[in-house]
Amino acid sequence: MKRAPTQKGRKKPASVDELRDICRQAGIKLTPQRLEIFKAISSAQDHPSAEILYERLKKRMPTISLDTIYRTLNTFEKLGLIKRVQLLNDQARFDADMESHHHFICTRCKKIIDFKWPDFDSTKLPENIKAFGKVYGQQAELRGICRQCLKKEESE
Amino acid sequence: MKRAPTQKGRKKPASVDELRDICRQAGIKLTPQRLEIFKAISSAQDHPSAEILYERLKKRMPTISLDTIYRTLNTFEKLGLIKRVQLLNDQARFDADMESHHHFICTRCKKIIDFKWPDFDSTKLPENIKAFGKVYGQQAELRGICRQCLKKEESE
DNA sequence: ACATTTAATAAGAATTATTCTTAAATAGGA
DNA sequence: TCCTATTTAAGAATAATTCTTATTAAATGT
Repeated sequence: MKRAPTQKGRKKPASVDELRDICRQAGIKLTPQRLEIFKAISSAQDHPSAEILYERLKKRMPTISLDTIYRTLNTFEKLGLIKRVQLLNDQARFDADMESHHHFICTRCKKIIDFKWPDFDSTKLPENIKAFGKVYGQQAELRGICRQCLKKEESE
Repeated sequence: MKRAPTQKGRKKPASVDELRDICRQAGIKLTPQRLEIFKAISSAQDHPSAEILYERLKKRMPTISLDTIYRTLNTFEKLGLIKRVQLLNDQARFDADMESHHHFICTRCKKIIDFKWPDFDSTKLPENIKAFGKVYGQQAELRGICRQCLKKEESE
């Protein structure tokens, strides 16, 4: 399976036809499970976990397994069809620097690099945020591949 | 133990003296374990996991347990002394919307609300980012308490 | 349409991260 | 210094995710 060249590639949720093409191009099969999982995640208004998708899909596909959901979500992520909302959900990571700063996260090695970004700090939030609730912190996250991992990639 | 009023409260990593005060005010004991964990996380240049801190601390405190590290990090988080880099590390959450958008995350119920923020999208990254590696995505995350959870809090 | 091949699935076991339980130890106020 | 409520260490328990393996089925060529 070929990894999507960059996450910037695609926009709006893909359609089922696009999914078919993408699978063909990646050389993977479009199974009924993949199709259903794709439809479920594309139409979801929340940001469901594998478990939640499992509960929802069991109604249509009573024999589907949680493992397939996980496997498929990982596949879709590699194909650039979906994103995981947060990258670091193997081990929790902690930070004692309480000053405003932001994070660059390497998607390969999970390294976190701090940086300052005053222009971000001074950018005013959209008006409609107030309706969400009380905000007490804001920060930017960049995703990318760090120098070391880029270097490693070259030499392969 | 009293929760810190808001994460905005403190700045720079706290000093050991501040820790002593904060513990007294919160009515919790300043144990040697807490002190060592605090020093380790404050002086760390990376963003260590509990496991990593455990490895580092075992040298000084051979009897410390991983459980204590977890417990203490949770305590420090509640006190507003440290932050976890990402909030959602119980269950991974997925998103099929590949258009640029940002997230408000409720720290109580873990609900995620999407929003658009064109002013952020058009804010130029600092120059020094280029040195980190290749960036292929950027997004903002707000942390706060959603309307529903605020309401629940009032009625308690 | 059919057979072939190779990838994908379901089921359950295994692994990993984190929290809970409990008995023993101890920080901090009286 | 003593007392007591907290905190700790150890190991058990739980929860999320991945791995193993036998079976099934999608895609390709005929």
